[in-house]
Amino acid sequence: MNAPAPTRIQKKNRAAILEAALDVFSTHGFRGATVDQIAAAAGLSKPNLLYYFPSKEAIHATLLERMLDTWLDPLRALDPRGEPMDEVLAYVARKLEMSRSYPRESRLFANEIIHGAPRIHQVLSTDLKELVDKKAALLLGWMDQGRLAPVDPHHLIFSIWSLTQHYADFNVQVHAVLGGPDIDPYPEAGAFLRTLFSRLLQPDD
Amino acid sequence: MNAPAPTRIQKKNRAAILEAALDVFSTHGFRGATVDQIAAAAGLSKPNLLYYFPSKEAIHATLLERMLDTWLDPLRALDPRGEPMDEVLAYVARKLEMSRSYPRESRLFANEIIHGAPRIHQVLSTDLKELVDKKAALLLGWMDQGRLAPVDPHHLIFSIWSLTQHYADFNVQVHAVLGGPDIDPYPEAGAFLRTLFSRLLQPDD
DNA sequence: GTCTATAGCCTGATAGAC
DNA sequence: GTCTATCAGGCTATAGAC
Repeated sequence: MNAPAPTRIQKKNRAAILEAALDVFSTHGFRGATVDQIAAAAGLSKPNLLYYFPSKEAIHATLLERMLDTWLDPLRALDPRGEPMDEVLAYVARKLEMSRSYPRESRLFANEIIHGAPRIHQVLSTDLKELVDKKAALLLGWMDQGRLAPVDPHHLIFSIWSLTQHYADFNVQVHAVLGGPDIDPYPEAGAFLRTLFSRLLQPDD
Repeated sequence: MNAPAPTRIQKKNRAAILEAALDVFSTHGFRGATVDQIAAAAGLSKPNLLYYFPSKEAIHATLLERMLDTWLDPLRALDPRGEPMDEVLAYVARKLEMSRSYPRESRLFANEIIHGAPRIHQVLSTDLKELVDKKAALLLGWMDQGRLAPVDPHHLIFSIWSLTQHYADFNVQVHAVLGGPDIDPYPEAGAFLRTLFSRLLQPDD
């Protein structure tokens, strides 16, 4: 009595819906998005879309859930056996690359968190906290060994998140200030962030 | 034939509405907020609220406009005659203090910008850009004189915005990770940011 | 100036033909 | 599986009594 395996068409339509929904939710927020918009962007009628997902809420939940794991992978990859400075700079680079490649996902999360994280608060205070605490302990160990300059490790992680995601979440402002939609801020952003974290974490000696 | 001067009651009600609207808009976004919510929070009936403002849109516009100036004051205060490092660190401190004291205003802007800044895009690419360019030139001058270590001045300004506003905009996540609503992240955040920008901008010699 | 009542629109979701 | 038609609820805004 298993659910029937999805056909190719079902897979394709579900994928198209999620892709369209990511677009719409990330730019208008949950409440600002309409099912009509998502359906149109996915090339389906509204009732047809609701044949694939039971509700607007369900689409949103699927997106959040599916992305959350991917979103934390760069932090998970921080390797205790690596060279500390290289590890941190690689983490920053991965996170910035995610902002560049997946700005819609970044904005989806930003929206959710700014509005009080009603749907993922639980995960933040359990899974995310656990992961961050573990990696903060690793960073602190490196600092105690004199392999990184000492700073508060939790705030160090916050700073990496905020500095990298800024280029996705506030991308409109970045382009407005830098002078137009054609400018690519990422090369300079990457150089700036490498400098910033090198100088911040370089041990004295 | 001037408009009559507002009575005390009118002033008080308008202020109450704006205060309530800031609360509701900043946590639910424009679309997520309802006039009913705002009216209830302001202690008025819905039609009565719409006697003071012609529309929901008008309340939102008033808030954005009124806040924008205040929001940029800390950057305007960056003083060419001051000591460079002191000036930058003071700017960071002022900006962090604004996140602490006015988190709702910060989230209001964050919402607007994440959603593509439909109502303030013009201001961003004219007034804001002009101000940032001017202050970036000032910073660059200090770097050329060897009074600050060289970095891209525009990205330096972005980094100050993102690092300080993070504690207001993503405050739910910060508290979830640090372990509860009772924790005050600002003292450690302030110390962390002073360290960060000192090490980033301290000239070599 | 403030209320009750309601118009009128939009939106999420369902019914039912094909 | 996909459509047209439509319902029910919630929303902004207005009308009109007081």
